[in-house]
Amino acid sequence: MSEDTNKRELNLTDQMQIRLEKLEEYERRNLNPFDEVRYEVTSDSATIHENFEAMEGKSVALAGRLMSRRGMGKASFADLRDRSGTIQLFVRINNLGEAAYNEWQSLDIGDWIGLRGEVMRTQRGEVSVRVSEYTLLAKALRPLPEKHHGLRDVDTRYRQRYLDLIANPETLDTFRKRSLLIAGIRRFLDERGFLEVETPILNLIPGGAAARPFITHHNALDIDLYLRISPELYLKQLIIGGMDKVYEIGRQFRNEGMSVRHNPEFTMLELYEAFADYHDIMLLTEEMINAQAVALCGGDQVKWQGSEIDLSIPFRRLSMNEAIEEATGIDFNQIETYEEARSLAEERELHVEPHWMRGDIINLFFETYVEENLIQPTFIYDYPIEISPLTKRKPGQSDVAERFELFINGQEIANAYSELNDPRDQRKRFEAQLKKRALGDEEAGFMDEDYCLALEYGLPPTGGLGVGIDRLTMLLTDSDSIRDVLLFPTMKPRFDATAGVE
RNA sequence: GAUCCGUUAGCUCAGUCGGUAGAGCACUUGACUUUUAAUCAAGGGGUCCUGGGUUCGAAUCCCAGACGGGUCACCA
Repeated sequence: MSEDTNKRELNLTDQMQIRLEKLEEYERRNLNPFDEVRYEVTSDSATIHENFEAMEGKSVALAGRLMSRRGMGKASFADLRDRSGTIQLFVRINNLGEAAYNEWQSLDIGDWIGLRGEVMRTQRGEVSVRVSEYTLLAKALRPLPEKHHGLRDVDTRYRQRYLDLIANPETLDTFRKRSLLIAGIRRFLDERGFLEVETPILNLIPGGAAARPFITHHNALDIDLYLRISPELYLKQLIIGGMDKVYEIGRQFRNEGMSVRHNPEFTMLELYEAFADYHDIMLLTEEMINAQAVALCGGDQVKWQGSEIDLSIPFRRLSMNEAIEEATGIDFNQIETYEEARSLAEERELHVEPHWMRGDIINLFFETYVEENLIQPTFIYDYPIEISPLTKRKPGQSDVAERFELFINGQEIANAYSELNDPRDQRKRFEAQLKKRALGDEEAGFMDEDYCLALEYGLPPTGGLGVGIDRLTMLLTDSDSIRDVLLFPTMKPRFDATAGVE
């Protein structure tokens, strides 16, 4: 036994000490609960509640966690939590026998048990199971959080999510909804002929977005690799390869600040459809989001942090220039040069980065004066070409990209465009990104020769879409922090002198 | 990164002006054969986040740090 273990034993609380002694007593009698390997379950709490009339008097076998106990001497009650909900257990010395009943008294809240018994209703009308035999399946050595107030400590809720799930039913509900959302999106896309694919997370060149990447290292190849910031360039290569409609739901990694809306790893849906443009993708996007809201929230009117969000189709549509003009009175169609744009920004004391161009300043105006006010779902379309290096130019307007983003609650939820497919133009755009990088923009893109090569074989006209799944989950679960929709959000290490001793 | 707030029993939280560390739930012991926040009686349990400082005396005041949360900056 290591010193570490001894130290931890000295730190045992009284409650843990008592539970440990009970466990050791089981072991002495060759009844170690951790030797149990399976338990045959024939029903669950929800089934019994829903079908009580038919099941009354029938024998059932259940398994779950003991959540509370009410002892009455020679009879007692307990609540069992299983996969489907909670059911009351009624235990009497007459049914169990004296020895087994005394042993039952030594069970602790948090223990896992399997049991057989008869479905019944108590005098007070509570649907219950009269236990005739039971087996301890696992001992909980630590007590659970308090039953009325649940677990409030945010730090503990994030670091020990299992406690949050046990103690706070609304947390379980949020993650159930997240799971259903992702399943619903898959079904929606599969029904429309999309193929789900997987592309590399370890990238030689981090492409498809403007973001700082994580760097890692492959030992055998002795090369640095980047964790992907977007699957875009791979997915478009699959369109080139003839997979007309593809999507990927996966984790992306961006080495940037953390906030109530940003986690270093987050989940994105990206899809690409050949022979479609951004107008088609707009229709698909609103239909997909509307369908998920109806499925998860029972309708297209959704409450989020006190405001009513109207997700009925169609969503509002506004060009970026219209949106800026509406908010500021400035029509950037009339502002043709970088110098004019910059002086407009300076008049308003907005900070302009040295590597910025006219389009970056238009984007700055949008982000400063428009973005946070887009509470109801709004498609903002037609973006400056300089901040859209992978997007097709709008015919007849060489400085405008066929791109839209969807905003809800002032947050970007989706980003989409008609994909740039001219390999000559793409190469120029990459070169422009390299210039930005040289001027100090750490988020600017790299030249991707493999992608340029692929484009030279011909990418058909294609529409592409990215959707932030975490943010969409926040919207549909009324969560105000991304950490509340991530089972295990990124956290700093907790200081612990006994950790990492090995 | 800047700034504000928080950290006290297993959990949820009080803690006044700087003067012996508190409650509810949970736990232990006893009573109780239909309770459901069961009840009744008695009891045990503390690195007051960490390290310094001031003071006769610090959970409390001061400084530094850790972790968490909010806001701003960056970003999706």
